[in-house]
Amino acid sequence: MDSKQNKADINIDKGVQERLLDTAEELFCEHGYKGTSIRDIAADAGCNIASVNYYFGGKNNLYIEVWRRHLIPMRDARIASIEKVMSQNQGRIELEDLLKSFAETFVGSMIDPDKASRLSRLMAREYIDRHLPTKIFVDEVMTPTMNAMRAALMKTCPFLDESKVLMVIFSFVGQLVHLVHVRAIFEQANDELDLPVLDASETVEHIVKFSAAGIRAYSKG
Amino acid sequence: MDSKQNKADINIDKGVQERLLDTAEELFCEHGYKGTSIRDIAADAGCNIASVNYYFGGKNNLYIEVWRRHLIPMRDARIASIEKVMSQNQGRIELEDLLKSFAETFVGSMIDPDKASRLSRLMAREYIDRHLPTKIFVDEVMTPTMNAMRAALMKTCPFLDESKVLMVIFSFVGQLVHLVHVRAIFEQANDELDLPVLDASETVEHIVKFSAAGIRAYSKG
DNA sequence: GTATGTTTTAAACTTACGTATAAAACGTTT
DNA sequence: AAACGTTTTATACGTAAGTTTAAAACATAC
Repeated sequence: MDSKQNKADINIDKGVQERLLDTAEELFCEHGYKGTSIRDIAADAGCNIASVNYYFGGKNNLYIEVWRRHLIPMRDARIASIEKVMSQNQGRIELEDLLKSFAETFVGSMIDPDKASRLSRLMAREYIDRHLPTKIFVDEVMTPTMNAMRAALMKTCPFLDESKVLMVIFSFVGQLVHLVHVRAIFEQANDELDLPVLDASETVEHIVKFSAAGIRAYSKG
Repeated sequence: MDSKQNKADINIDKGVQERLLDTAEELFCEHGYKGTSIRDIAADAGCNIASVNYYFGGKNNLYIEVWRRHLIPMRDARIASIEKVMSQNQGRIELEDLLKSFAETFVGSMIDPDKASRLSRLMAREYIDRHLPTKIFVDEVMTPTMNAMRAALMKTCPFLDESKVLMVIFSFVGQLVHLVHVRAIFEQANDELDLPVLDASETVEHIVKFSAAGIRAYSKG
């Protein structure tokens, strides 16, 4: 047992299952489901190919497990960030505060490229190339988040009728998802061609301002 | 030669190259690059597997060619739609007109599910799983479109300073791309679970209104 | 109609992948 | 230390993919 480590950042102390989950998460985010092989995962996790089948019973189950590990926390974090804003200043909530809080939770601490950034990309991928049961994705993430956000928005902006709330959330979330996408492109291409830097926190601030104005456009007529 | 046709909608009159391009475009849009095999394409196009290599020299080149065929027209259509609005009403351009024109060109005639719808999805995919040289994508599509839109916006909204124009376009395009994504999800999942219908033209109208307000938020301070 | 260049075909090749298996190594309990 | 359950390993299997090849089919010109 010579404890060779292909990748330096794999913590050997963690159990094999957790190492597999960590590595799989990283590779799935980076290269997508089809772009990541079990052999790649095993190699980077420093364990045998068969381990994936031994512990998870297949590639697809591993993928689902990677999600399960973060689906609930991610959803809860978003809902919590909404409710935290709603609870303060009893009743008198600034729209910008609500938006900003949600935005920052959504893109995670995308400013420094850590786990939360990857998760956003993983989720953005799932929008197009779904390998998770659609029901899980919609029921466990999209719907609960939408509902929490909808309730908060209707309380904050009484002038919004129900049909418009969904549209407004759509626009807001769309910008956030797009931010994740574009950042990924620029990040990947920053050495082969020079692009204007897209500062994350500055962009979040813009999205909040932009969206607040967009929402208030429905206040009159 | 019994001229069997796996798919009914392949026009046998067209040459093999064009049939391959048409079929490949359809399959790439639907299942992505990795999700589409040369064998699938050849079967649906009604020709031999080797034809792809014979005419295009490989799967990747075929993919690039699928893009090339529409990259320039797509870009030109977008720029033309901008300039068309800019040329009418000499100088007095309504912001909403500019946005609406661009939006409708961007999502194509996504309302009826024809070719333009597929192209939007293909482009949306490319944002996440890139198989086109990034340089081509950025230089031939993103940059020229940005430039045309930026010039038009600065003319229409003199209060916008240059750094904010990019942000504003980012928000606008982000919503449009998101619309394509979400539509794709709903379309794919409409039989296994019931989701609120997202009407395309209605959403475009909303995006225009929402964005116009967001842009005007920068007019004062 | 023979010759020549082009296109189409069927088959093989190579590689990569997900999975399965059986033996070896390990750890714990007795 | 022996027995047992668990984990790890090396290897093999089947399949699917992209690519290549060489012969056949075709078309055109002479």
